[in-house]
Amino acid sequence: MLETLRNHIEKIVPLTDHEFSFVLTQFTVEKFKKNEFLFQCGENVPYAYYVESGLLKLVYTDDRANEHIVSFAMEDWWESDFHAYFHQTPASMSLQCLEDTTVFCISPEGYQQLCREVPKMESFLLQKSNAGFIGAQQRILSLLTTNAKERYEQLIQQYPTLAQRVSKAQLAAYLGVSRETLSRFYS
Amino acid sequence: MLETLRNHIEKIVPLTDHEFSFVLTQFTVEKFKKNEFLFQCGENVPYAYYVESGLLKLVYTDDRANEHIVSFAMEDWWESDFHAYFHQTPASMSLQCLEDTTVFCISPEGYQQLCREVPKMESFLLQKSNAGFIGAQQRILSLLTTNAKERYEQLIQQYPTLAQRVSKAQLAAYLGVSRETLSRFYS
DNA sequence: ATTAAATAGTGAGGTAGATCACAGGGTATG
DNA sequence: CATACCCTGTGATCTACCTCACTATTTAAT
Repeated sequence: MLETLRNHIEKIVPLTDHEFSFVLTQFTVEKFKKNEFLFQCGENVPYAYYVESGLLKLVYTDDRANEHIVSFAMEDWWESDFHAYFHQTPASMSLQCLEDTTVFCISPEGYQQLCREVPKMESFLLQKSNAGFIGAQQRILSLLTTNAKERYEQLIQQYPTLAQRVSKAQLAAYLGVSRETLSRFYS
Repeated sequence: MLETLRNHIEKIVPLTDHEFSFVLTQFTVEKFKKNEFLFQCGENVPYAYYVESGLLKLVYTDDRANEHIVSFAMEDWWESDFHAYFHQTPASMSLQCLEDTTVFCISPEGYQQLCREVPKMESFLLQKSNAGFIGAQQRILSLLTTNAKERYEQLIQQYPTLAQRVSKAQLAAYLGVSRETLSRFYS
């Protein structure tokens, strides 16, 4: 199981056994049941999470109690409310399990420590962050340029497994469309 | 003028004179006139840009020739088509001047070099990238949760100067709303 | 096994915003 | 100074999508 994290990192930077054992000291492992919260809106955000197995949603609930899914996080993805995490402010979103999930957790101090002690990890995190930024910008572009039906088709093409793992209502909340409208797309 | 870049970096990490002079070796300075392109969709993306003065738009043109503005870049901002830049693939967007603009340019090799030779610069770039990611995610949230009028009001509150520097049509292309609809918001 | 609770489909009606068409004012260029 | 072009506002019509209401079906809980 620790190998999952190591393989993930070594896709980008090779690590010595010694380096990896230091990396491990900065992480803890936690398990959550379906529907449990890793943190909730308004709370402190103690960790950033690497998903070893399972599925999470990063979700914002607006004043009319509508849920909007900012991001899903499946195996091999990193997730948190990064604004709240880095600035140590209350979460503006919640992070919740859509399935039973196992995560590696790292505190903001652990993150700094890792960057300071293992420069290779800073390279790794920079590449992850750049990739995350590019992905987010592509999502913005998709929201600007395509209608809901096209976004739905893009999504099932890009993440075919996701559509089978989450309810249509969750997909709709991610796509920015109502459950009912989404339902009419494939009928 | 070189001080602009140094001050920008030193807001996050202090640099010795020696370090900064190495940093400078990785950059070139270029000037562009209003409406000029730094690169166009389909072309190679030679640089990432730090805006010393002026204003840029990162823009995607769809199949019906509608422009969609993924991002503006004012003084002190970094901009490029980062996917194309890092992966050395043809640009999917264009970067164009909305005003006469002076930029610092860094090639992908320069970027790598900088990270390798000056670890502090890697920290700097990681913080910038994280901030960029957080910003992009907030824009996604804004597109998911609010209507065009609310997004317009958010924008003029967050970047009051921007609304005075660009045409309403450009604002509309950024907000994801038609020029005509935007016009009706303040009348 | 029975009840309760999610989940998914569908009709009817309403609304935000798009699109098309046109007109007036500003400003750049010869 | 005149012509051309860009920018902005505004009316009229159209459409993608939302909201509300109801039903059917599957899944979870006692």
